Amino acid sequence: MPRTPGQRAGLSHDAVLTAARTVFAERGLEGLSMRAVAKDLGVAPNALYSHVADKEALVDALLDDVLGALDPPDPDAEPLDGLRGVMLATFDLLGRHPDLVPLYLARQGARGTHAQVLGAAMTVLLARLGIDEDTSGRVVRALIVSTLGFAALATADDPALTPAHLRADLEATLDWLLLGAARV
Amino acid sequence: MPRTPGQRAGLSHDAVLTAARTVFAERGLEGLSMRAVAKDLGVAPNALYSHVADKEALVDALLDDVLGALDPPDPDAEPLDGLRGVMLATFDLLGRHPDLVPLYLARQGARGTHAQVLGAAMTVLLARLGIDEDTSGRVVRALIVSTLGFAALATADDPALTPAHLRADLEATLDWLLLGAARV
DNA sequence: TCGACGAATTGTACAGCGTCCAGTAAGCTG
DNA sequence: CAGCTTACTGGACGCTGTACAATTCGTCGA
Repeated sequence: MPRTPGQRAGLSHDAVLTAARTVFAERGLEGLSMRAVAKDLGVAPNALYSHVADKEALVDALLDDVLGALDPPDPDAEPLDGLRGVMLATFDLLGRHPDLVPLYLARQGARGTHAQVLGAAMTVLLARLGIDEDTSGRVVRALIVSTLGFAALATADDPALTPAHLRADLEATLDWLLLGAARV
Repeated sequence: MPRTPGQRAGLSHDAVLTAARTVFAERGLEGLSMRAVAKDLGVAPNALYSHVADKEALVDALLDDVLGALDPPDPDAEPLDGLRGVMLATFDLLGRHPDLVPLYLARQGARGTHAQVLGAAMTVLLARLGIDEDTSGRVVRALIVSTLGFAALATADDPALTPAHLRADLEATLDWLLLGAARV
């Protein structure tokens, strides 16, 4: 349904984001172009720019949106279990969205609200592990890096490197990191 | 100097690679287009395709080329020192080429000859650490993942996260990984 | 109720990209 | 000298993200 100029399609940041999610789900990262998103909304490509600054901003939003599927760890949980749990859940989530892994890696995680919530929850648990505020930030990053990295390995379908194996390796790595960081 | 069709410019895979390196050094990853490389060689863009399959293949070659600056560890060195040494040297190297870090991450390292040489040397050292052939492959990957990951963190110029600090963190992480893997 | 205003959306366009195609000229091999 | 192979050209295709100006709508103040 082409629209004559000025007519409203009722777009919004959320609508654009939803469309982006749809397009991404159907055509993957490669098929995720501004034109494709616009087409999905039945709208001219540039209309998107009223609601989204950039393609990069849109992708950022998409990345954080995906992170919304993650439950932040219970602050009262056993810290080690809680931290291991989030990171493994992240690993599993990324396994369902392999295309996104390089993007997260390039951004070293994400910076949206969901990411911040997760980060804050992790910091609480780290504090309960006796890790001071100064170092907890970098421990969080180290955990994320390892998780993303192992997720990246899991996307390469090397038959000798099954996701299950890598998941176990990640688990061991996380424990080493956490115990090491807590001890210092 | 435009050339009439058929005249030879004397290109070669190496020449293209060298030009790519130049363009990358001067204009960064963003400026590294086939057209730019061709222009640097005084040649039509498509001429490159006689020597290089793809842009991706060219970038792959460039990535491995950069790795050529790395000395493989001495097989007779103390294994832990040797392994730590290569990975830290890699970290330092990546610090000099921040643009490339996401690319290495996306490819989980690299697959060219230089990368293979390094990998083989690392496997030897791991064997001397008592790590069997089956697991050494994945330990190598874990080391690479951590190194690339910390290098990625170092590219984000967060003043609270200096490269020097991250380098130290990486060193600790590597030791945890190696000791943990050797113990099992 | 009317007029003005700002926000939303359009068509058009630009510059750039990677890469394919058909043609041509040079060099090598017989 | 003939013929084949290789290297390169101009041109084009289809795609990308995005800027511009023009248009029309919903809304709000008078």
